[in-house]
Formats: sequence, C-alpha cells, structure tokens
Amino acid sequence: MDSVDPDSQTPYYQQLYSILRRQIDDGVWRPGDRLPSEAELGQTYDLSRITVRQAFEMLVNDGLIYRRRGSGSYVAVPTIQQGLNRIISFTDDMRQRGLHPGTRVISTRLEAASADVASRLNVEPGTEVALLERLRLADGEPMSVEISTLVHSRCPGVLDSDYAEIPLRRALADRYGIHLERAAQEIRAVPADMALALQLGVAMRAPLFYIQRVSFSGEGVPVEYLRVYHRGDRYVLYNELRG
Amino acid sequence: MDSVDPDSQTPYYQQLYSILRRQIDDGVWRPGDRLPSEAELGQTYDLSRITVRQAFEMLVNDGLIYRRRGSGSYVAVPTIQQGLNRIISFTDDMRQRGLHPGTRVISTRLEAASADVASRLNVEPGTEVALLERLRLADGEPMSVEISTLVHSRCPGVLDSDYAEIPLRRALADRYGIHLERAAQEIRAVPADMALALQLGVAMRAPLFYIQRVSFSGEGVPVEYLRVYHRGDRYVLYNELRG
DNA sequence: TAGTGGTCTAGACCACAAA
DNA sequence: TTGTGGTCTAGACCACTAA
Repeated sequence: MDSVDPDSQTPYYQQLYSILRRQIDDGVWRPGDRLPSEAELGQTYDLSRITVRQAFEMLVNDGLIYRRRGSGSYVAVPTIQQGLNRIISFTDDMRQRGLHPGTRVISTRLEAASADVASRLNVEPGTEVALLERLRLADGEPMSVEISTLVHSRCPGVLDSDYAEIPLRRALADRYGIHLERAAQEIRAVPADMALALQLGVAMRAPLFYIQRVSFSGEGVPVEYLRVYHRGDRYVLYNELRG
Repeated sequence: MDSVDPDSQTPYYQQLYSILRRQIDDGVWRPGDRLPSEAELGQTYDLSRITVRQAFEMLVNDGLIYRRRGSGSYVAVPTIQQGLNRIISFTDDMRQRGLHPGTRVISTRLEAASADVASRLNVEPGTEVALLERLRLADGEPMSVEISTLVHSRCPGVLDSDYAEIPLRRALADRYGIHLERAAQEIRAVPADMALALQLGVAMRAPLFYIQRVSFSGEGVPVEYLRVYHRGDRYVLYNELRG
C-alpha cells in the first residue's frame, strides 16, 4: 500500500492519492505539516511530475491540503466551513467552534431494522442492526442527540467499545477496516418533541436541525445511518457557494 | 472576450474557463448540450490539449459539466444536491423539487445601512442600500421569505424592475455587468415570529431555516446580502459529503 | 541562490462510445 | 473505424518563497 503498482487497473495518480490520503488520515502528516515536494514524490514513487501533481490536485479538491508557490504543500487545518463538505467528527467540529466537546452514551442495543432503516442501509427489513444513541455536549451543555445505526453483521461486536471516549469512525477503521469515504444527507428544521426537549434542555417545539445521513465505505456499501438533532439556538451551519 | 489574450496576466486555461462559463451562463450551451471537443477548442483558441483540459477540469469541479470518455463533454443538468454548493435561483430550486415556483414582491425601498448590514457589505454605516422583500411560493403555497439588500450606488435604479418576473441575478448581470461568483452563508434553525408566521402561513414559533448569505462579484466585492426564511415543514436541504 | 509550485507544450498510448 | 476523453511522459520557462 506504500508503493505504486504498475499492474493495477487503478491509475498511478489515484494510487498516490490514496497513499497520501491514508497517511494524512493516519496522522503521518498532521495539519500544518509540509508534505514532500512534487520532485521528491516523483523520485520516491518513480512517477513524472505531472502525475504527482494530479494526485495533489485531488487532495486540494478534497480540501485536505493547500499549496503555496515557492514554499510547498501543506496539510490543511480544518475549518468550520467544512462541516457541510466533509464528514467531520463532533469533537473536531466543536473544537473548531472554540467549544469544549463532551459525550454521554444514552443507550446501545441490537434490534431488527425497520423498513425505512433497511432501505437506507440496503438490507432486508428485519436484519439485525446495532443502535448507538449519544448525547453530545459543548462546554458542558447539551448540543446534539445522535443516533447511529449500523448493520451488525458488517461490524460484529461494534457496541462493545465505549463510545464516550472513542470516535465511532476510528473504531470502524481500526477494528473492521471500514473507511467512510462518502455520505449523503438531508437537513430539516423540526420542532423538538418532549423526549428531545428534555434531553437537550430546550422547550417543547423549540427549533432543531434534524440531519439524516447515510455514509458509504470505499466500496460503496452503506455503512452507517446517522440521525442527528442539533439545538437550533446553539448550532449554526456554515458553508461557501460558487456562482 | 471570446478569444484568449496572450498578453494577459491571467493564465490561458483560466481565460478559456471564463469564456466557456460565460457561454453556459448565457445559454449558448444548455443543460445536456455537448460542448466542442478538446481538439476543437485547442484549434479554435490555439491552445494545447492539456491547457484545454485544465479549463474543462475547472468546469467539472464547479459541477457545470460532466465528461464521458469516447463521447464528449456535456453541460450538467442541475440537481437538487447542488443547493448547498452552488448559488441557485429559487425558480430552478423549486423546479428541481418538482414544484411550481411563484413570486410576490412584498416591498421595495431605499434605506440607510445598519451597522450589521454595512459590515457585511463592506461599506460605511448609513450608506444607502436597496431592499427587496419577496414572498416565494411553491405550488401556490408560501415557501420562503427573501430579503435582498444591495449597495445602491453599485446598482443605481435596481429597484425599478419587476422582480416577480425577472431573477435578481439576471438583472445584476444584464444591467450592471455584475456576476455573482462566490458566496458565504450561515444557516440557522429559528422559530417563526408573528410577522413571518403570517406571511408563511405557519404557526407562531414553527421551525424555519434562516439563511444569511453574502454574495461576491468576480472582483471579490460583496454585492448582495440575502436573508431567507424557509418553511421547515416544506423545505429540505440535501448535500453530499466526502470522508 | 536554490527550491518550490504554476503554467504550457508536443507527443504518445489507451479505453470507450457511437456510427 | 473514427473520434472522444483518460492517462502518462519529458522538458521548458516562470513567479514566488525562504535562506
């Protein structure tokens, strides 16, 4: 995985992109670090400069790196704008907002998938799914309620970990080799029902963001169905648009 | 404007990108149309194939075109996903949702910019701004309230047009040569106050999306400060994320 | 001054779509 | 079979950064 395979069907530049991306994910290069130059990588992997540039361009498009002429290529520091473009952990999200994140696990359980859940995760209704319900805190105050649903056979025993401490994404990557590469989501503004109002410490019918997100692995398999309720009075979404 | 200037400071591929982009904006090429091939454009503008490809890649990144090997490059058909990535007109937004759009102008007026508005539009407080307040309908039912604020000196007489019929963006482009190329926005979930509840036909405190958007011209000048309230029970935001 | 990324070229071979 | 876009190379010159 740390070299380019000439016999692969995958183009060189995509192979190099995957290598660099994995290294960034794994913390080999950290935000602010300078990556090797185009020339260095060309020598290391025996690739032409243009091919190396193609891999870098993909990373730039992902917002993972930025480049400065005369200086080098650097791992990007996450920004609050990325919340609507990249899959980002609650912890990182809160830190970018200058808030101190916290987590309480409300409940975990196995159950049979409803028709709705089953269709989103592309399984038969009744398939065993793992549920993880967490209350998210910012500076000690409730911010969000998150309900994660996973197909249990794809990650058996996933509920054994303590997700007050470990990010779910990291557990999926480390224990099952599942990397979330893509997601699609719907965002609604909804009123808080009684249960949510109590959990989040807001009034009944207070406005909440309700986000339904399906995340896919690199192979295109739907891995997680996430439902998040954010407090409308505390949570703001930011993003940039192009004409 | 329809040829590449070798003496310009702007790279060829960016010049070509601007040319093609303007042509798409102006409807020279419509969604689904096939664009000229790389070879054709290379001959037309006397550019190498790689330079033409760079321009095409920018258009692909913008989501404006897609390319099919062996077939050609085509103008993309807008999708509902683009609402959080591209500046899109209410009319097109509703059509993508399969709804019939309508518009009523609530009021237009000139006034002095408040401190908040002034700072967003990068002018002095008290500067004369033009306000345009519209009620947006979908299938005849209220969907959104939009309040556009523009610096009047940048588009004198802008309020003379009938914005129940003409898109504001088109008027800015046609009458003042102002093209909105970039925007930044904040999205909140807020309760409807009495005035909004009446305008939108919802209950007091019903959840609404509240979007504040500043749009910038190609020169980086803030042109429009837009405030939109969408009905939470009818409006859904969609988007895709990358890992 | 040395090293970096930005732009641009000419040319090659390939996979794929359409006629 | 022809034309399309996809990948890859070697090489050149430039603008900019940092030492």
